[in-house]
Amino acid sequence: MYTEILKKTQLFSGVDNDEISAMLNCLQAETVDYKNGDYVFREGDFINQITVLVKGKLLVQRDDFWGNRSIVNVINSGEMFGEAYVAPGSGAMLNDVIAIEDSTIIAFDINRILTVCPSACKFHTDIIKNLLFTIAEKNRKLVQKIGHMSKRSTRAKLLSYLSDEAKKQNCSHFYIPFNRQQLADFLCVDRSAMSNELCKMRDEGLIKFNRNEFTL
Amino acid sequence: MYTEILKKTQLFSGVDNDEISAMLNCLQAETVDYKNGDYVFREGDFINQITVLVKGKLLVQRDDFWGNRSIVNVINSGEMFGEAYVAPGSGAMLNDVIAIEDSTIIAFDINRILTVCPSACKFHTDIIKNLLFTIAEKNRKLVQKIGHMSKRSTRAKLLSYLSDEAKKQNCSHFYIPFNRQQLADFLCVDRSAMSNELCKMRDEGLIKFNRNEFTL
DNA sequence: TTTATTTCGTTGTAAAAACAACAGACATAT
DNA sequence: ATATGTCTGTTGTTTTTACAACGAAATAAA
Repeated sequence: MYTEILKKTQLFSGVDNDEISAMLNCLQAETVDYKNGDYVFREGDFINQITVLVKGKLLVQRDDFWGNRSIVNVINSGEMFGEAYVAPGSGAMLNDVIAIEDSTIIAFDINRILTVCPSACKFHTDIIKNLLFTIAEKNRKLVQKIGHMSKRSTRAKLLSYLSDEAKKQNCSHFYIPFNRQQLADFLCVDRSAMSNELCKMRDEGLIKFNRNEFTL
Repeated sequence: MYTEILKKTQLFSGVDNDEISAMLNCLQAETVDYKNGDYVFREGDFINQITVLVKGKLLVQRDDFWGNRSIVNVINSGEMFGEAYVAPGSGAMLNDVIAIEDSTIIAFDINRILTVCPSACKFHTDIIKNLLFTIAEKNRKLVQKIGHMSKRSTRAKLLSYLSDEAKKQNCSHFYIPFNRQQLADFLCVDRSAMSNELCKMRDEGLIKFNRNEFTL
């Protein structure tokens, strides 16, 4: 049914079409539909599933102790979620997950995934690898982001980020995948203040840039 | 040799002493000693191992494009590291890891861990589970931390954190595991400014606290 | 082409944070 | 008991940021 979409996800990368259908069975995957506005998870839920969104769009949001709501994340078709809560000691989910379009998910019991079945589907260990790699990759990006965000001033945040990009692309001349507003959101600073700081750095001869093209 | 220490790590939790020795063999674990000041990893290294520190202390540090050094993390005995780089597409390591005491590590090839051996050690799948859970757990904590740090003002960061703790402990009266300096470091703000903000919030009747004891 | 729309830089002002410096409370060691 | 060190709160000053508002340039749409 959704094998074409699953095939393109990181979790099933490298797995044949035929195998996917077979595995959905083996893993006792559960397909669930949600109407726009439905809750997929509620804060306080205990989950032991990882989930792939195969249709629609979800919002991860969070209300604090005083009821102030904030948007944590948007999940698009093909993306996996819930993977951070697979560990037994994770405790209850701290966010609400809400469908903001008519959506469909496929949920996998984490224990089924981690326990290689007796019939031992050919690609089962690949799935485990994919899962681990996906989480590890996300982890690495989070650590880098924290590295930038932890800097006190906007300038230091920018230098941290730009330095990283230059090193990653191994060249002092490089392109960033953000426009100004996106970069500001990523670094959690005000756009105009950031733009201002960028221009100051340019005037001081520290960097050069044009749109998303930078030279250190 | 180091089975007692390994036994206490998250990676080997639930595995018997005897089994650990057997597995070190099966996994072809490699034990390496470092003198104080030695490099364990260098920026630019490509690694495909996860590593447990069994003796000593390591520093994760990073130089930016202009040579400014910053300390990313401290690794203590029993802790695992390198796990974020296990995915094939992770690219080169972006940090230096340096021994700041005489240290000993045990390194495991990630492919050996993820490929269940023919002789199928009894606890091999447990290790995989432990590995996944450890990374997932770290992931969850990073996401939460970013949630707090992403708030613009010190007050908002504090409220985000305190609200989380209250929800986690399911009680508006709770203790935090930090002193003021540690909390400030965690939220990446200035200690005195934070202390000041806490007191303002107290004076406004928003919160009560005494040392690390808080009431919302 | 002309008209929207988005993106980016710029400015001034008000608010907030960093920083430095110090004093009181508390605990620990001598 | 005294001294030492750590932790916390407090204050004033300086620096930085957020915010709002606007115009120019670039892009997309009509």
